[in-house]
Amino acid sequence: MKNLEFLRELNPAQAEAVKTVFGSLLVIAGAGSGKTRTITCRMAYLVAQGVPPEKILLLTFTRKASKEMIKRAESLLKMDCDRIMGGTFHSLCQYMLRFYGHLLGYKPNFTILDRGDTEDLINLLRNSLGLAERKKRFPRKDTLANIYSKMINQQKGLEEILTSEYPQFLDHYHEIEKLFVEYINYKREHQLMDYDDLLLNWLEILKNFPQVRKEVGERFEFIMVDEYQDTNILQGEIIKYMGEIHKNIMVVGDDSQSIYGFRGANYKNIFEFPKLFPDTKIIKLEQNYRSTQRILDLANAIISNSEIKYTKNLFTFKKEGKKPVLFKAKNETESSKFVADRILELREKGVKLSQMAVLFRSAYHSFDLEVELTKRGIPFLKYGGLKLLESAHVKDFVSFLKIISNPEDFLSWHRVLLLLEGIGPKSTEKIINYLKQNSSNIPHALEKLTFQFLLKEFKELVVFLNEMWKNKISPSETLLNVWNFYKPVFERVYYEDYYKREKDIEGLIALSEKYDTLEEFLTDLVLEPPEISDVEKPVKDEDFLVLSTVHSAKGLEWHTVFIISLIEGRFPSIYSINNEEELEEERRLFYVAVTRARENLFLIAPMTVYIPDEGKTLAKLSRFIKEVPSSLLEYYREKTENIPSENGKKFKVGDMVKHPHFGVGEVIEILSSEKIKVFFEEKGSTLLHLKYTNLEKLI
DNA sequence: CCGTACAATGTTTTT
DNA sequence: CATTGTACGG
Repeated sequence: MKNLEFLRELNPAQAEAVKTVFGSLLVIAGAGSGKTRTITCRMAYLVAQGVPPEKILLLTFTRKASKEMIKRAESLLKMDCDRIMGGTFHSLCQYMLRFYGHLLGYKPNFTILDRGDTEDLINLLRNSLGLAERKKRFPRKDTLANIYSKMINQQKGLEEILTSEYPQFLDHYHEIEKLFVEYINYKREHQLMDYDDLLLNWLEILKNFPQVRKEVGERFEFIMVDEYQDTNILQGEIIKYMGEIHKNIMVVGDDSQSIYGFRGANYKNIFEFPKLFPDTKIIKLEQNYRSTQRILDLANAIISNSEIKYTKNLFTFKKEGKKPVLFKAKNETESSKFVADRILELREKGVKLSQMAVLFRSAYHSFDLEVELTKRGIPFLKYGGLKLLESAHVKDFVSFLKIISNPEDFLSWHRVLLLLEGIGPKSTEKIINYLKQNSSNIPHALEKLTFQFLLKEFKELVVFLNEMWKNKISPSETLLNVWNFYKPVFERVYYEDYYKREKDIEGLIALSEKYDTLEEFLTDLVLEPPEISDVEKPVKDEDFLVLSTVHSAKGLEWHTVFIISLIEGRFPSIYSINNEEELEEERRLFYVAVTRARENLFLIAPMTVYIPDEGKTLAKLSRFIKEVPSSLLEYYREKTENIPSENGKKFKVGDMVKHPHFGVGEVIEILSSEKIKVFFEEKGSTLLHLKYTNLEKLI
């Protein structure tokens, strides 16, 4: 028997969850309730009891999370557990399909389409079906990809999705349906799978091949699933089949932290679980080890405003702590300054930058702050938002790699050919058609094409690719070679800002050094898309502030958390305010954000924001703050509070005013009850005497 | 048929 | 704001 000392650190509920290893188990784990610790201890406990690591399957939300948990289990046991199978649902399915995909007619080296590839393919098919040249507006490729993915993930028909979410496109029902049929066929014919296919195809194999079900069912004796509230119907079914034999399944989740509804996730999956496995034992973890009482009070208040009644109530034995601070900033600039000021103050007091985070609903909400941080020399890393793979130049670059890895990847051919000088859509189509007809010997076909297309860059491409196909070299060498070839094209195509884009490619090359094969590298790129920050700032030891979308902050915690842009339309997002269900999800999202904080929590709302066409617009404080008792918050004092003027007109900094001569302006400073400074678009900042001026207050 | 210049158009969250 | 569509000249 191994050393089980680590069990002593658990509270009774956690210990019970760890020791209940047989049968199905549902753990409802509140934010900060030691969920990760429970899962890692349980893995360690299983291994200590003599379970071979390869019989354990751990499904988490990111592969980073699963690696981290396995590493922690290893350190508890002081032995290797790397044979534990861990990863995301998508990576598990990918792995299984490489092995069993032949049952559905797939080769082991099928290509996985990322979101961009999916859209490109849909676009290609839309054009070839002639659906693009219609007078009535047809949905864009990204919208189409969304509709398709929703159908799969929510297991609903096209009509249902269109009616409920895209009624404006109902007229195109038949065209869309036809397009999707083409899309499915094309993928089948060309050995392609999108994200959804990974789940769908694996599930299909499980359903239809009892022998496979038996094999994998026997292999995985113990299954653990983290973040179960963010799984969808397909994932739930996959678990059902894979756990069918041993029925030792533990799922961990928190219904009040479900934030992936847009992806088909359904927090109700949690309540379905006991129905799927009738003898499920339920354990609740309600003691919070992370946040102070004051922060928890706010969190509980937020979630209590939900229509839905959630399953638990968090409590803590931690000290009371400081009240969360609410700061209503005049505008975004002031909001950014406030955040930067507090960050510098805290750093003076010894809080490391990496122990502070700024969270926001959407990636672009931090643009203003990023400028301010750069100005002040505060280093930061940003998570969420644009992924590296979503920028055009990186897609170009990766397309070369994909062709090298699989010469029959015609989607990538399409992209690459269009880059070459003298080749446009028509030539691309001709070349690809010829390649398709001669796909058994692509190098030969290319050779022939060089006689027809007498273009310098095309010839060079052919020579280059032949070189790459002939010689087996390491992935990073391949990348370097591609870079050499692509660079002149790159500088021509992106002549305006190629020097800014260069570092992304260089980062990618650095990333590739860890891999043994190009195929593994490409698969990882799709299944675990690197953040832009991952390659921009490779210096690991340096201290960085974290900027992150709330979604990407899931499962993490910091000493101090700032939540910015807490205004209507941003948080909650404008897209959700007309939909009760989505609004509930926004509230849960806010709850997730708040519960990331250990000691300090700052809530910031800029009361005016710029909107591209409308210019300066008044913002309303987020409803999520308004609906919480104000006693739970500390209001940050504003420096220039209302100074009432004697003639009865009250102006304060930030007010919009109208002057008979100068037009509309903004109050920027109050000097006395009679003198104020106003900024006018035309005139600049002006000192005005209220006694002599007829100033009209607009807002 | 290609490339360029300009206009329009929507902008969440992610495997 | 940066991609995506359109118009036009080469």
